[in-house]
Amino acid sequence: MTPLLRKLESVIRLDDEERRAVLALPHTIRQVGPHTDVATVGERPAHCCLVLEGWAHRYAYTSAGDRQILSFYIAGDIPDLQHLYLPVMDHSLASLTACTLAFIPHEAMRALVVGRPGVMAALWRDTLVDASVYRERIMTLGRRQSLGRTAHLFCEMYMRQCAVGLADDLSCPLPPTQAELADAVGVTAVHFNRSLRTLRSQRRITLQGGQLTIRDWMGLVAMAEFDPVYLHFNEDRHQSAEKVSA
Amino acid sequence: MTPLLRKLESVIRLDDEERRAVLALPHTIRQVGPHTDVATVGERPAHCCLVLEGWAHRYAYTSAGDRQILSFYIAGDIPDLQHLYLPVMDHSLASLTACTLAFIPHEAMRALVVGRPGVMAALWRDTLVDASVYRERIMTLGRRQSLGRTAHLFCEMYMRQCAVGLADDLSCPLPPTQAELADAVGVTAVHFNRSLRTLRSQRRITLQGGQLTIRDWMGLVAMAEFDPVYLHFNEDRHQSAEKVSA
DNA sequence: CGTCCCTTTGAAATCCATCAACGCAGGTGG
DNA sequence: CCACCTGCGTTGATGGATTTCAAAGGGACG
Repeated sequence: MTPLLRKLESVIRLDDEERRAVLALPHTIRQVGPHTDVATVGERPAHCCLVLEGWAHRYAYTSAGDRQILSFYIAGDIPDLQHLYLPVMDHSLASLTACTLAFIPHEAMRALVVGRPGVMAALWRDTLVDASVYRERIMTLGRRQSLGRTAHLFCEMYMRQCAVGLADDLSCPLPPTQAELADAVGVTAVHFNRSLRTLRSQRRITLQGGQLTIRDWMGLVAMAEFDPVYLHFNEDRHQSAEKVSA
Repeated sequence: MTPLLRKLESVIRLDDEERRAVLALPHTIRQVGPHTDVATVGERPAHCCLVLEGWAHRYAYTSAGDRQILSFYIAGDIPDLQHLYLPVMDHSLASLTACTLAFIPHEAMRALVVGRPGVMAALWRDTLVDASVYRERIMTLGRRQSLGRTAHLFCEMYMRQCAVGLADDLSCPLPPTQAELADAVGVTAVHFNRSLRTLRSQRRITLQGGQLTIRDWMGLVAMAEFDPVYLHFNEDRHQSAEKVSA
């Protein structure tokens, strides 16, 4: 549970008792292969899932068979924390790459927050940041076209990985296939590929072998109209975000 | 604070002490005219806002000057509850029609949830339903075209108003202008108007004078692929939702 | 060496945006 | 009372962005 502790403490300082309570959470660790469902739409999960390693994603299909990927999750994320108080899954959750996941019973989580305002605030806040990311995605899908959407996704996934130490200098893993990235930004795989081609020819990024390298951060930020405020990093982190964009 | 109490009790039964605490919340009531900003992007609000009457909305502009409306809020909604734990506004909040709003200091809200797991759960859950609505909007913007998006918005706003007793039999207020509805579903006002024309000619709805009337609920639900699960009504309400769709 | 998945490219069709214009109702001031 | 203005809704014509359909290349892996 150390990753969970790290996540919580990145937002709010916990006292010793709180720290002990988090570390004492019952949990089971599970390795899952790539593209394995963890919870599917309609289910009533009894556990929260914490990503320790690898990428996961939340998705749904329209009746016409088109997939929309609602979000990607990386190490440290708790993709289904919301189901602590929302009994039924409204979409499906699955691994993307091979993953190491920790499962914590809902009961234990609910007991953890009662009487511990600091832990409650940190967890509640986590679900609120999640919602903020969704709002930004709505902006992107509603009002930007393919090139801007693509650039925005790259900026976001780079910054999120920066924040948890998974990115090197202007380079980070990006394991989803083009078809998956396309389903996240709401275009076809064919058209996503064309946008990618444009970004490459403009020398803003390279993307190969699941590794994204940003060659022109300012240019990418500009064409995405990317403003990291919506990620709600805490003060320290926000400053480092500024530094990157400067 | 009776509307807030009603809202909370629609989700979770509160005991007498909790009920008294909610009713004792300090607050100020304010009337605002149509299209009046309540909080703008970048601000650090010190109050939560509860809509008592009228419509409000959350919006942002791209640098090109295109507006995206992220959500509409109706009586009983708490549009900025999230800022209890997310200090800075990531978008702007404004009235749409003339509104009656109640403002409750953040401090009082935070004090309310500490030691009252029932109230905390109800409020947290409210922010989670909000996020679920955002997810559904992402599905709609990413994978449905104009006609489906329009139908989906109509279904959603009708059901949400049903849930709080603001809708008559298959008819409800819909005060936003076509330009505002268009900015919510991510198309131009011109194109929204054309979709509307199609829906009217198919005899699925009528819309005039800010009043929406659904003439073919099943048809509208089908073309929107609307499934109210994402609204996470509680059991009783969910059943009434089923009844409507039957 | 072949197969499968992923990526890439081309051409045609469709959806939607853009530009332009008009009608209509309500309000306002002369 | 009427002329004028403004905001909102509506329609037509054109161009651009994206989808769809189709096909081919490349790399990993059995």
